[in-house]
Amino acid sequence: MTQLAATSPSILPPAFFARHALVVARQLLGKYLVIPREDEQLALRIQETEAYIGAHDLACHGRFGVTPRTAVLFGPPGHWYVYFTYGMYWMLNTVTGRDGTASGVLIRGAGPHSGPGRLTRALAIDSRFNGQPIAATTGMWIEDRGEPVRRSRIRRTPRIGVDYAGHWKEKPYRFLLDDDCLGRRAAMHSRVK
DNA sequence: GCAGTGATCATA
DNA sequence: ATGATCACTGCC
Repeated sequence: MTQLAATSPSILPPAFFARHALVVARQLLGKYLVIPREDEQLALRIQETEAYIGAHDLACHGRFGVTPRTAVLFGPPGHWYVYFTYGMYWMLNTVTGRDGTASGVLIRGAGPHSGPGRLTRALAIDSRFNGQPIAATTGMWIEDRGEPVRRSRIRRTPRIGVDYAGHWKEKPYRFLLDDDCLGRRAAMHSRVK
């Protein structure tokens, strides 16, 4: 099993997130969500994201201004924004862009987990991460493991579950990575080399 | 197609 | 205090 990485894993710094949400959403594809688990740490390849680009984006939580819930989203980039919805599910987001703007990226799928509610349920992610830095000291971070993502592997669609957002519901702000040899596809076909 | 589930926010 | 809404999921 060759584990020879071209570059050593690097933890994404705050500067990574201090860019437009659309850039961050695209760039997060193929990165690894990492969480310590018992003796080992879990690293899941991010394969689906959505960008929410500011208070003017009628799909974005920030559209009603700063509230107790959205304060984190309006805050500095490089922090987790984790909120509870539908009485059951935690949504995992990164805060992006400039401090004072409501922009973020929802992580909708990583590793074998598809769907933002299933992802957080599987990883036991909840409010304890809300407002925390995206850093190793927090206990949940994102790594670049040096795997390039080909442009042709990326699909864009409108965002899910934002029918209330007027014309913003049609914006292609959802990003999906079609895995080639990693993850679900390989597992599903379970081919022998 | 639609029920479940409860925090959040506006309104009062 | 009340009521509508909701960046979802699972079952019909």
